[in-house]
Amino acid sequence: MLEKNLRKDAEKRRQVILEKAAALFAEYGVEHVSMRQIAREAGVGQGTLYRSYNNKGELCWDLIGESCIQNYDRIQSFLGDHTSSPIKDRLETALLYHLESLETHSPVLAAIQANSGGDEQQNVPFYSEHYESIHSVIVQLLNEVAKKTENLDLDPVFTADAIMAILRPDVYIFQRQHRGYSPEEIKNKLFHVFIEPLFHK
Amino acid sequence: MLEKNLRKDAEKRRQVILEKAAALFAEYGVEHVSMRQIAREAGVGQGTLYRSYNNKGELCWDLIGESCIQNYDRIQSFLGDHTSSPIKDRLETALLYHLESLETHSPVLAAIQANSGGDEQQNVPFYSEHYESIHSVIVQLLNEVAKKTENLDLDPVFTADAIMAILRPDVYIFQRQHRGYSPEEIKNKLFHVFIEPLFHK
DNA sequence: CGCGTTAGTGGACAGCGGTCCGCTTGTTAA
DNA sequence: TTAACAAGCGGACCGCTGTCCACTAACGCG
Repeated sequence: MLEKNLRKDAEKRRQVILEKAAALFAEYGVEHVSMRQIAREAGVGQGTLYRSYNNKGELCWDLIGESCIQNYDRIQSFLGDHTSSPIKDRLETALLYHLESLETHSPVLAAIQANSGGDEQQNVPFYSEHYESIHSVIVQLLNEVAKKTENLDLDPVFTADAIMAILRPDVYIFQRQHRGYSPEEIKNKLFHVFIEPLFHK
Repeated sequence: MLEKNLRKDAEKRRQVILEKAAALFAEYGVEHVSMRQIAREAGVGQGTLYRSYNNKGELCWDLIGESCIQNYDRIQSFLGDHTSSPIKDRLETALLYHLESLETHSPVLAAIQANSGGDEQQNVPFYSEHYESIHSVIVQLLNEVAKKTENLDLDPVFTADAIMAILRPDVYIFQRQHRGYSPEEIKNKLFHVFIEPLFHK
């Protein structure tokens, strides 16, 4: 929660928690830092930490959420300013902006993915509002493609699901570290597999 | 491990563990059953359980691994018997057989995905041999497509990664439960997004 | 300033995944 | 049959996520 009406002392503690968490994440890597470590380092009790954040995923979101929302706004702003640009360019730019966010935040986003909600949400790959927002943008753009292209039998929702599946944080990390692709390469491959076929006739 | 040289008493206990685990999974759902519950129900200690299986993922694999391997063999057998069939048919049949395995085993496969290896393997979406095997089949078939089609600039590895990303067990469950697609619909959508564009010219 | 109310605290607790070591039991050779 | 060896055992242990309640401290009002 970026906005909470907390008592002054509680707000101070929340700030200390965030600072210490960010420092620990930077030092050890987000996946190696436990909520206990964060509580200890911040000098607060377990209960206090969990009063601020339901789980590690929420804490992580508090660290990068603003940046992700800004990026989403950037996408929407771009799309709003370029309504007459070719749909292909708009789709590619939206995805490019999202990939930039992934490049910056993928370890923390992976921690959010792995540490949010209960059992039920663990089984929902696109649970987060943020991902749903990006997914929606893609669906809308694909719907536009579908309307403009008569012979193209396009499935916007499933296609967006497929794009979002390969853009999951852990998959992105895999592509970067295991496959050794650069961000530019991933971008080109993504466009090549998903976008270009839509415009080849 | 499907083959272990165990003492008779240990082998008996391993069988009991498997039987009780299968019963608990059937009753409560695999994601809701802990290793402690399994040990209790089987009447063995923690250490004994973990001597048989390093983690829940391994135990789950022991339950369905044979079936998955048989399915893989079925794919290879089909491909071996149909080398002169159109590549599109072979690709589609291989994926269809894999989808059938997913339909049967997705909750347990999702548990394997979520509960295997250490931190490092958690960040590798295609860690399991089984998934690597299917991935390889797809890459090989896509390589054939690439060779036979001159004007098609195909990226077999990334394309296979994308296919495997949408075929992850948790994503499959999401498509079935959240999107409400039938297995037939998922199959059609998968072919539509990934296969048909390869053969449209 | 004092008091009442309630937001906030921390650490004990439960249950989890996983480890490990003193003890037990199965197996084999003499 | 017996003894030696080592595979195998179980439960105490560690650290984790997350919960909860008796206690504390902040805040606002008179």
